[in-house]
Amino acid sequence: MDGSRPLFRIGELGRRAGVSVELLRAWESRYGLVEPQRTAGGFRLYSDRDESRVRRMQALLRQGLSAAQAARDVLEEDGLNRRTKVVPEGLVAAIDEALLSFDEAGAHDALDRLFSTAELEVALQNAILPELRSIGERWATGAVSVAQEHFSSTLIRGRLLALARGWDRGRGRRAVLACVPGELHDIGLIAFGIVLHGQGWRILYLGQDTPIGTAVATSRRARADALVLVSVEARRFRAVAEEGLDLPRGTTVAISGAGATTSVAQRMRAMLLGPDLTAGAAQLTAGRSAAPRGVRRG
Amino acid sequence: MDGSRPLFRIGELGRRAGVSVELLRAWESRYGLVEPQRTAGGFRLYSDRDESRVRRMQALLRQGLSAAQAARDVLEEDGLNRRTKVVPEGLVAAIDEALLSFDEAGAHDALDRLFSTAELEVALQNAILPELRSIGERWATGAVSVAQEHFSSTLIRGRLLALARGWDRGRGRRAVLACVPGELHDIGLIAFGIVLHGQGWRILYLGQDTPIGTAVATSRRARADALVLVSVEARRFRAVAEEGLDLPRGTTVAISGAGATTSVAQRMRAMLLGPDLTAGAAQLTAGRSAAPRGVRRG
DNA sequence: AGTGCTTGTCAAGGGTCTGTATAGGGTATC
DNA sequence: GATACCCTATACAGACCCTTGACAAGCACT
Repeated sequence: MDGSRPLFRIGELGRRAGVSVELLRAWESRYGLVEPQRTAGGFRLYSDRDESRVRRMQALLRQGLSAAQAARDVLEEDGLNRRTKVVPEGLVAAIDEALLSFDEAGAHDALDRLFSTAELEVALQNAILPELRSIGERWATGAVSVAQEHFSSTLIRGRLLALARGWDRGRGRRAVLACVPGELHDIGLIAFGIVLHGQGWRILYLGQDTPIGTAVATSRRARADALVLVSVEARRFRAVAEEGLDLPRGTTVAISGAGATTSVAQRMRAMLLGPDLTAGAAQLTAGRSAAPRGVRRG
Repeated sequence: MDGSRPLFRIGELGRRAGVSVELLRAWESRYGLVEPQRTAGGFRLYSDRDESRVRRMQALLRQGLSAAQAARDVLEEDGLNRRTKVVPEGLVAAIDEALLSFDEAGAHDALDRLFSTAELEVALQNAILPELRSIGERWATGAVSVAQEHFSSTLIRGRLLALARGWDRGRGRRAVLACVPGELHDIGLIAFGIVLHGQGWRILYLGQDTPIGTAVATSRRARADALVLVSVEARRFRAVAEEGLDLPRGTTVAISGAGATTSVAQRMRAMLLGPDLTAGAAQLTAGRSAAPRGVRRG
């Protein structure tokens, strides 16, 4: 995480950079400008990287930017090159807090930070989806109101749909994505579509509560290589299995979501995709579940 | 949407360009010369592009142009501007065709053209909403499949949510927006929220199928000045009217959508908003309904 | 000369942003 | 255990910004 040995305390940083220690703490707590380690006793320990951020901050302030803006720019400059596989600590909590307090601007800011610091797939898998799941669970226990859940879903759905833009472009294989009838949880499916597109697929998205007949017809019409169905409840898949899916041999059916069980997958002769977005996308790309036999076009 | 990173506040722009902050605000409100973002607290944040527009404006003024003319010229030079009150012919048809043939890229392109040539409110009122209505009608007769309808709704919803971003910023009055229980048609409501924000309101959006209790509680908690409820079916409003809305006197209730009838509005003691987005927003802004008999509280 | 529009400026009343300060208490080191 | 340094939490003041509404000078046109 750190690169350089010499770590120093807040007074030393203040002296070097010519900034009061109070201000250093304020910049940290208000804008997250620096990320010092801590001693066992709780003292901040700064690295050279922190120092350079502070100096850059000062330069931008001299340029006339407001403190909030300057800090944002510093962080962006500093983090732009290194998008990580890790979600920064506290970021999910920040998103959660903003969402639950109906703080639209705060939520967008936190999401901006998320998407600018973590790889897209990591952000989706390790931040967005867990957060939504958590909200769903707390909603079930009454700790989160319907309004909070609705607000959060809409905001995140909007962000994901913006990321999704252009997901049908390209020349890869084509997947039709739909929630089975009665299923309204679409955000995981959108996230999956985004990841799948990242692996070269073209996405045709139908979304919430799609009748099976029209999903099948659309897959045929689009000559889809895969039809991905999701549901959080197994019984909805079973209802679909009853009907059967009349799809050409070239079209793989895959199911996912909490309702996608092994038994249901067998009954539907569908590929079972696990909860990991990237793994699921890879699985679909590879063809059959985990077994050989690639899906070729021919 | 905005490329340039460094953003500065109005005082800084005034200093850089040598223009009073009052004048900057006047140029913005009168001619739309600049389009600053806003902080969560409502402060304007200008980009380099805004600065160059201001400088160009000054140059044209020195040349002897009137302020209005100079601003027009600046916006025109800047390309992509001078949005009209008319939707270009054929554009709605192009959108329709792309949507119905699941052509995501084509639909986005057509929507880009729409939003870059027509004023936002005009685009929403005269293109997006009629198109969605038309799809809905053809769906009812079977001329449009569920898949086509789903695909179109999702794509347009994504675009509108992107436009909505930041609609809670600013310092104006606050409106809570929700579809009544059972109501899933949310796109008109999003469009209304966008227009309302354009008139200075801050939007707290709850969306589809919101239980009345939580909508009311959220309005209270947010100290909303207005609660806007929509439904395409009058019976859903009647169900709400039965329950009654326990809101403080300072909160106006407004209803809209195809289900919002005069009788239901009276029974709910709600302001009735017509189908015109801009007019509806103005009505809400004006306080008591302008045309048909003021709706008073208390 | 009168009327109406344009445009830069101003003020009131109030909110936001940000650097600084304080209280009460802990850590590090000799 | 003395001394210098650091911690969190909270408060605060001044600079800065917000909207609304108004006004007067300048101009065009009657």
